[in-house]
Amino acid sequence: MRSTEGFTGSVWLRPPRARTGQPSLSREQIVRAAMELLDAEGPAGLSMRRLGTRLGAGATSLYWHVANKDELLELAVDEVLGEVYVPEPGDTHWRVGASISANGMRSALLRHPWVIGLLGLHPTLGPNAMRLGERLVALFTAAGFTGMPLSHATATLNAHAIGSATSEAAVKSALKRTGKTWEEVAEDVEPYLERLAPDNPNYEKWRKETGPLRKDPEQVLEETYAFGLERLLDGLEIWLTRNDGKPPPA
Amino acid sequence: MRSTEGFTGSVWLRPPRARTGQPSLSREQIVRAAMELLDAEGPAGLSMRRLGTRLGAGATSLYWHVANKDELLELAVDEVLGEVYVPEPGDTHWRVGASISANGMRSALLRHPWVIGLLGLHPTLGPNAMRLGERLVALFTAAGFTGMPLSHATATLNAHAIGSATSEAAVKSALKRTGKTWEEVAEDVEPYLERLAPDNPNYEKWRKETGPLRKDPEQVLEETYAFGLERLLDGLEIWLTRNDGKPPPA
DNA sequence: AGTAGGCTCGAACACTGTGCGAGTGGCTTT
DNA sequence: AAAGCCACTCGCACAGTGTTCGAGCCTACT
Repeated sequence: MRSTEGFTGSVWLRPPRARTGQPSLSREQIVRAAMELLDAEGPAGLSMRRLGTRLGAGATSLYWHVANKDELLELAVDEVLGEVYVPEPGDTHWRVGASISANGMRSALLRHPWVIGLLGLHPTLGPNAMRLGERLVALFTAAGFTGMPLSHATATLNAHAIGSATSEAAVKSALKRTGKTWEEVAEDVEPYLERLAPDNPNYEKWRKETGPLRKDPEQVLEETYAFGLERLLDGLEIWLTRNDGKPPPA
Repeated sequence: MRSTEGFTGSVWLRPPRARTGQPSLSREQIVRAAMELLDAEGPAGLSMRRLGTRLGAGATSLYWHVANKDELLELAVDEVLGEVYVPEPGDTHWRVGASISANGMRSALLRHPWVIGLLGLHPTLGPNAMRLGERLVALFTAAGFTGMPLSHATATLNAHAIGSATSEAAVKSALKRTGKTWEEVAEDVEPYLERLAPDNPNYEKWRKETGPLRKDPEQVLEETYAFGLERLLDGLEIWLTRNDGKPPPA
């Protein structure tokens, strides 16, 4: 039973295994251990054999609880989505609620950067993904959205978090991998930029005017994310006041 | 010479190999063939051995032109970014230009979905990525942005394309993998949703009201992307008129 | 007491990325 | 013309991968 056989074979749609006896392994345990390995060493650090030994079990024992590695990763992704908190509609203004959700999504992805590379592989419809959807629908319904625009709005909010986190993860991983400080990296890249300068006049002009990269990238990256989020929420808000949440008559 | 050694060891920063004689392989050729394999069969379809035989060469010959597989993938990613067209500032209103850029990014990513999983690994600073940055700076400068907000705006635009493409790629890949039609998949998922219904009252209410999923997902996905893009551009535009492009005094 | 079946696991298969060292052919230098 | 350099190709080998298969154990029910 391979999870790639189709939606019907997807982890989520398949009934769970009947359980009796005192098994020494459990799916939750396996997923948790996998996440620890992934967090600590990235995607390359997770192999079924290493995961097995880490759990004091044979590598192939895992295959009783999990169809294959792909499916294990799907489970792990959903687990990460479970870390995202979405406020109740009544608790805050919807803008604040949306910010909190997006912030939560972003930081969950940055806490577990290996998820980012997996998001494009399968649509995530695990229980935690569903719960996240449910609560976003609640939030945006209360805000006044309905129908397709509601769905668009929630999807766009997530897209912003995912897209931002992707870029952030890229530079963070480079910094971590090289072990260099931001200043050292900037020094390394400088000559390359100088060489390409003739081809990039506008970029160079901007770079000169904005001054040398001073702030540490973590801060800049967060600022970029926050700026984009505000713009997006502004855009959603004016759409809301203009359309009152209903799809245009078109 | 491993590319993971740091920025200094990155493909882009390292001087190209001196070339003489009549080599039968070239870096461009290798990258192109790799992209064909990736497009046709996804990330799993690319192995150094298969790539070698496809080029009529030994697998290890590739290592003369490319430090390792990681670096080959970096080159391929930049190549994909080369497919994105960004209009000249004078040619259109900046909103149109920004839309065209984002559309181009989105479709490039959807044409080569394997890129999506790679974007979070290394910051892409290949020549094509640089050119893309250059032209976005030109576009947004002409629109009236300056300083950090300019950089934030371009980054956010890309983030929207990337985040949207990620979700789109996820469902497209599932459809392709299963070979099922959208209706069949919906039927498969239905009982699962019913089972979870008690936990997702708001989502269920929305689902009932919006009606059964009728349109094909490609269209819905594109609509979602377009809706989000409009909202984002609205948000950028009102920021621009309010702040005149300059960072707040703060 | 006997049997079913949930669960573990070792051996094996086909495959992966990559280091190493030997080999080959054309260019430059003597 | 001879010699040598060196860009380039490639076969072998190593350590590791995901996954299948079949044998076995141990518990729980008949």
